[in-house]
Amino acid sequence: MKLDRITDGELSILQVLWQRGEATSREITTALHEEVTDPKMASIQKLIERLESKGCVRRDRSERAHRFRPLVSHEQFLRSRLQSLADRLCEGALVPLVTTLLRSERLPKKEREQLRVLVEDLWPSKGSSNHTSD
Amino acid sequence: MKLDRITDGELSILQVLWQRGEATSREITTALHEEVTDPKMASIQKLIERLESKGCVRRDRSERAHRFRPLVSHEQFLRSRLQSLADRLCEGALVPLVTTLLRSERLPKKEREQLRVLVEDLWPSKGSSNHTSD
DNA sequence: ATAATGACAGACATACTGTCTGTCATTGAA
DNA sequence: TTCAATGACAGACAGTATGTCTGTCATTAT
Repeated sequence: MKLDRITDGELSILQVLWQRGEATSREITTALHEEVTDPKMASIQKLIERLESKGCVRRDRSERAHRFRPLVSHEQFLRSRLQSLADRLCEGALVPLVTTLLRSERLPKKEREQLRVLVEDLWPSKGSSNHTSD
Repeated sequence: MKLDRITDGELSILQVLWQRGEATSREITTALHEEVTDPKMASIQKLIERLESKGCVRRDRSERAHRFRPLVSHEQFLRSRLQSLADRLCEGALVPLVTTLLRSERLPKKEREQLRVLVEDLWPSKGSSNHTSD
């Protein structure tokens, strides 16, 4: 599965598939364009075709209008991109990457709180249980 | 400053500048290639030129061999890339991005622990303070 | 003076990317 | 059956990106 070279256009299609679980080329075209024309249908199909050749999409040919499903999850994809970033900029380690993220700029208070809640949910072993207080 | 469209070749040059603080085109070429030839020098200069036009590099012409310095820091660059990822995959919010990362099961236990320590360092609001036990 | 060096402009081959045209087979309606 | 609509598919296409290379010029050191 080649997640490296997914283009923006291809990603748009994956987004639709992630959102719907599965779709036909017409449904994807409808989701991404105001008007559905023959050229636009063909463009979408070309992008799907390339996604398929990259192993990111499965094609179900049982009906006339093929149905497509994602073979990579949103989370998988995000992780792959994060790992690529880490490989190129942090010698492959994800921790320095997040460190940079968390340290560099003060996050909005709301996001801070969300993160803190998240961390406590993941590691609740520290004597506190009421993470609704500030 | 256009950080979006930095190519891999341009990034290689930035890496050298981040590492050294400043460098001439010859120094960069030496750092990136086994052998320094005229074409390779020219290629490096072309990449520098493009980096300059994107506002990522400053050129000091006071000497014959110009000296180049990065105008964007490693951290700035990393953050920009992370934000791009968030914009495309997490509706612009960085928290879901970190959430995905932290929840991922493939994250080695050691890295999880490092992250937990980091978060507690940043937000030690809760009763625990003994994260030096590792 | 001469050679070496570096900046610079420009050409270039290659690949990528999204779009579009045209052809064919299948389907459903008249 | 005949016809129009639909969708899959192959291929062409323009525009762009990207790294490389050639050639020219000015400056510097020998």
